[in-house]
Amino acid sequence: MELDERKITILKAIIRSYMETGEPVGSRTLSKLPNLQVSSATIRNEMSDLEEMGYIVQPHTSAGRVPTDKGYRFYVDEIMKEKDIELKEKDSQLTEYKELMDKRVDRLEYVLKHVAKLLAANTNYATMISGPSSRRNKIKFVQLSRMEKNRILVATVFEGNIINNRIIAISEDISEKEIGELNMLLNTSLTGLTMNEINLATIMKLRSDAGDYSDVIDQVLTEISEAFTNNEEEELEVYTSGATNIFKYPELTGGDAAGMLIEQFEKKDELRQMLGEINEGYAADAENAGIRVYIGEELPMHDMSDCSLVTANYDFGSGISGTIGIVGPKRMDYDKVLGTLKSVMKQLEDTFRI
Amino acid sequence: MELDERKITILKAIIRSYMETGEPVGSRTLSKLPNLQVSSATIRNEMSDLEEMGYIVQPHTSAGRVPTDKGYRFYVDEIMKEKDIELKEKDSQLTEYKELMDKRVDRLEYVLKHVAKLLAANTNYATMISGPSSRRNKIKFVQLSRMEKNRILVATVFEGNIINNRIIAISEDISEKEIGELNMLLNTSLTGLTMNEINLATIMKLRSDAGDYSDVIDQVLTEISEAFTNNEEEELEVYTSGATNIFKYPELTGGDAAGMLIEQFEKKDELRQMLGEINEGYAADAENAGIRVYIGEELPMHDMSDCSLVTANYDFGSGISGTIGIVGPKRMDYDKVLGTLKSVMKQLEDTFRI
DNA sequence: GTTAGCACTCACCGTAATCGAGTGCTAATC
DNA sequence: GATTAGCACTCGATTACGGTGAGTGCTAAC
Repeated sequence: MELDERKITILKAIIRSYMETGEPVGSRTLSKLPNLQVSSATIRNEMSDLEEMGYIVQPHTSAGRVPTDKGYRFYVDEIMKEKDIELKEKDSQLTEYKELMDKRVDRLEYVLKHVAKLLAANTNYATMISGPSSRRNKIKFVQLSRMEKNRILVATVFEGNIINNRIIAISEDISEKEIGELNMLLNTSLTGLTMNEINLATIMKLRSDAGDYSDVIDQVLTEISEAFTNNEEEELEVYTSGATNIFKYPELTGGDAAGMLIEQFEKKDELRQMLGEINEGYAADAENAGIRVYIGEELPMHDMSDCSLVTANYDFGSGISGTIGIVGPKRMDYDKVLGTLKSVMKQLEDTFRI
Repeated sequence: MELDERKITILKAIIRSYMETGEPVGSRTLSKLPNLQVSSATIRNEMSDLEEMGYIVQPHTSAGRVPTDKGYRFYVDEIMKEKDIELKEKDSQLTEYKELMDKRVDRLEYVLKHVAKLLAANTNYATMISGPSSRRNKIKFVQLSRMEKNRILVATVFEGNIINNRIIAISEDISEKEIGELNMLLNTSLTGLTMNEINLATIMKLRSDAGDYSDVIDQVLTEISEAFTNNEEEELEVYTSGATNIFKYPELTGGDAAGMLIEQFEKKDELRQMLGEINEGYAADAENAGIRVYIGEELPMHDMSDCSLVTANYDFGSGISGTIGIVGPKRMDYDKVLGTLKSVMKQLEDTFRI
């Protein structure tokens, strides 16, 4: 059987109606729509066909129809096909984001956190953003400064102005002048390198150049390496916001489902991993960049199969990339979410791309 | 009427039983307890008295009794009276905390975040910790470093090794040597000062000493001032953990109450303010340090009047202080919470007190 | 191919009946 | 006077049940 014009109209109408109300939609309701000038009986026949084809389903006999994952998938693909969703330049929310970003270009972290909040507030869904992955990121600048007699502050700045501080304790007495020399040494050796590019040869050269202070160099390198990996595993935050929005959608909060979902949102580790995998996916398949939609069972996280997830990837070059995700009920307003996400991504990339 | 021995035994038994089950407790249940060798009728009489005195209440006629806020208050005071709850040195959880703290003395933030997590996991309640307030904190060290041609990294370290970084853009060309001089100047002028102590005289002196670079000084001071206040308003985090634990207590999740509560936990602003006020309270009344318990209506946050809050204050000197709070149902296991909190506080203070 | 009509299904709602844990009271007992 | 046994009573929780209505599928007429 084919999806003819009328079937498509009906399917879309069902989905849209279900999006609004969250209630199964019946044939009579549809027959009253202006763009469907046929009787309810006709619609019933069409619905029967749609059900057979797997786009919709009845929760129980004698109830209206509800879209299946396949139905949503069709709808989303249809939306995505409508090429570039026009970016309304005057959109108030867009300027809202823009202001936020102009404010503090040097604090990506800060901006991401607030973007999560704004997205949650604007869409009424839950949002999550993974902070920039930096394992492939380059060192821009290293600075040792003596804080106290035998404590040194190691500040490492990565591309994208991601700053990491460590404090190390040293045993030797070291003069300001020598610290200056070590700084010079470190910067000439390390600037522009990624974690993987700091190899044994580099390290050996550094140590021999440092002379008496080779063990200070060791400590500094340890801290820098931790700065790399720790970013990855510990401090690579996932910013979430609006998790409580799910309480607005009764179909997600039946029974103890609400608890389960909110709990998912507290498991930052798993979220981070999930977003990380999605991010990898984007990297592997560059042409398919942009926005992706995962519906129900398609979700990488099994416990959330009653939800949909819309993701977008940011990549500012130099290995600074991450993922934004918006989670809502399957009947989320894909149109709005896709539009909002698109404009936010544009804004982010314009501001931060190196 | 007086609270005689037997009434106290019964009251405690009611509270303990209610803590375990969350169900109203009846006279027959109590009569079966080993330390109450009287008939249910006798207990009924006593319960009637206790109700009259306001320690317990019936949710409805013909139901068992449930402790009132006053009842809990009595119970908690009773526990607190049992002076120092013995710190079991060999307690596995204590070593767990200790390991955590030894690991990274220089990252208070990191430790606090993980303490929140551990507390939530160990107690099964929700925890929140306010990061150290620093408005009254002293500058320990300031360091300018040139990152790029006209970008300077301003690293400010406060007492307690709280590090704050800013990046400023400068128009003038400035040599390494001159940056070194500015560093010297800034450190001699600012080290040891709090926000309020940086007055006009200090600023004027700095500017005149800086000569041609007085506007760099201006920028640096702006950033430092923001570092102070921003710590206070933006980045002064509240770390929460285990919010979903509340789903384990049905009496908190009836209706949409669960949503409300979880929402409270997402409002970091309000939590921070609440913890801040509590912290102020501790400061104002030093002798009453230690642990406090807020029951039901006593809570500073009105929407949480079905809960209890146990708080403890940490103060490491130099104005670095904050508050830890544990939120649970009124029938929370006060004994355990008080003990756990006490040992954690001790550990924290031992490790961090300056 | 479309529509009107009709019998049928089934979640939902409100009411009634039942059940049982728990109380308060009274009278007997220690 | 304190304690206890016994009993009537209360009231939330659970189950049972009939009515209602939205919605379907099918058939026959248009």
